[in-house]
Amino acid sequence: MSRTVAAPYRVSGVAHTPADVLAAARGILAQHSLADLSMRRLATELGVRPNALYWHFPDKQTMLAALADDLLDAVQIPADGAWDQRLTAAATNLRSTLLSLPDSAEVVSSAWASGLSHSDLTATVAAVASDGGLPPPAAHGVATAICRLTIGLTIEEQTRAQMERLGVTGPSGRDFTEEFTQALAVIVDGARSLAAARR
Amino acid sequence: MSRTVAAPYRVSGVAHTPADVLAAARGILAQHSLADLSMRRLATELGVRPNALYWHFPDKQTMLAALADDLLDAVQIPADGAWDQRLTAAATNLRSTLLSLPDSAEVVSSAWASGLSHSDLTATVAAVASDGGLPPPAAHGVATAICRLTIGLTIEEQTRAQMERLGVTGPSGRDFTEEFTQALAVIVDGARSLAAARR
DNA sequence: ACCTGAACACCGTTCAAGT
DNA sequence: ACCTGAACACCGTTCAAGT
Repeated sequence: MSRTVAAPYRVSGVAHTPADVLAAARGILAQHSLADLSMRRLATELGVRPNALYWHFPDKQTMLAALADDLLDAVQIPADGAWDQRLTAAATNLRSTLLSLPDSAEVVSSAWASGLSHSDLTATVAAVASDGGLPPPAAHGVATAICRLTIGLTIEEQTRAQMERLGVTGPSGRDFTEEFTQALAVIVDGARSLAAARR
Repeated sequence: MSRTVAAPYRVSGVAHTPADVLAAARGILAQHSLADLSMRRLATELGVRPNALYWHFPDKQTMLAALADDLLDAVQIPADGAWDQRLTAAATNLRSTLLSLPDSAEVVSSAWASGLSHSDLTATVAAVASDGGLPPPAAHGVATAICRLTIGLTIEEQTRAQMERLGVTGPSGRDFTEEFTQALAVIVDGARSLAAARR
């Protein structure tokens, strides 16, 4: 005779984990937008009541910060090569990671602002700048400029993309890739010029 | 005999204007926070029903964009002096304008992202960079880097300030002024190095 | 450990109607 | 021109209770 374990309270399937919740949140961003990412909708997507989510995360803000950290942990920061090229590559990788998930730049921005993010991306980028011989404050300045530029410009790009998706606005006529490339080049040039002055 | 004009529908006072609404919105930001700036609360502050606001603005987003434009129009962009010092001054003025009203950096960021802002601050800053002899794409890159840095870092600073105001978090230990100064110096150095290469 | 039921205190926005 | 009344379709979050 086989023993039957006590059936879970939920009708079908296994219990959820925080990772399940984050995966469902990604799904909503991918197929809809940040505006559609409510706790209630997220719960529906998981086949669960809204308040069940509060078992996994204390509040929505914390859940979004965890999502942001997931995203940022996936950004590749090259370990070898010339330091200035590694800086450019880090920024480019951050941007393309963000562009792969709609509205994710906004999520990262909020997470950084709230202080609930545990990602140390800025410090990692600052370490690359340090390899160029920049003193700590300047290296941190470079990292700050690069990260904020990338996040800020990508927020605009993704927001426009959403608006065009909804047909509320026509194409912006802006070349975001060009804007990003130019602005990034200015910052990296600044870093090089500071490094040269140190020699 | 004095003629009495037909009494307005509202009990006391004169009718409101869009400017009145924006002033009340500023008041809520100044004394509370962006989280408290709901259309319903704004209406209450004006002694009016929530839906009355939709006479003055089509929606909340548009109202916030108008508020952002008001703020940005007040930013002084110096017209004479060395171009690199004018760049630094423009960024510093933008930051101090934002810091004078809690959560205003977030408001500006959203307004830019939504495309509802009519401010041409980035173009104005780009014009200063052009005075340094930079070609248009590079000048625009400089302006983008400066504006996004300033907005992004000020969002973090103001969000931390709110959290400390609410006692939900202790002091961050970060020196935002120092971070801003260093990152700005990197960008302006980059601009100078690009200008020098043009000669 | 993980979830439901039920409720609280809110939102933004629309539409017809009032003066 | 500027506002009210009344309603619609939502939010995030809490708490006790279920299994």
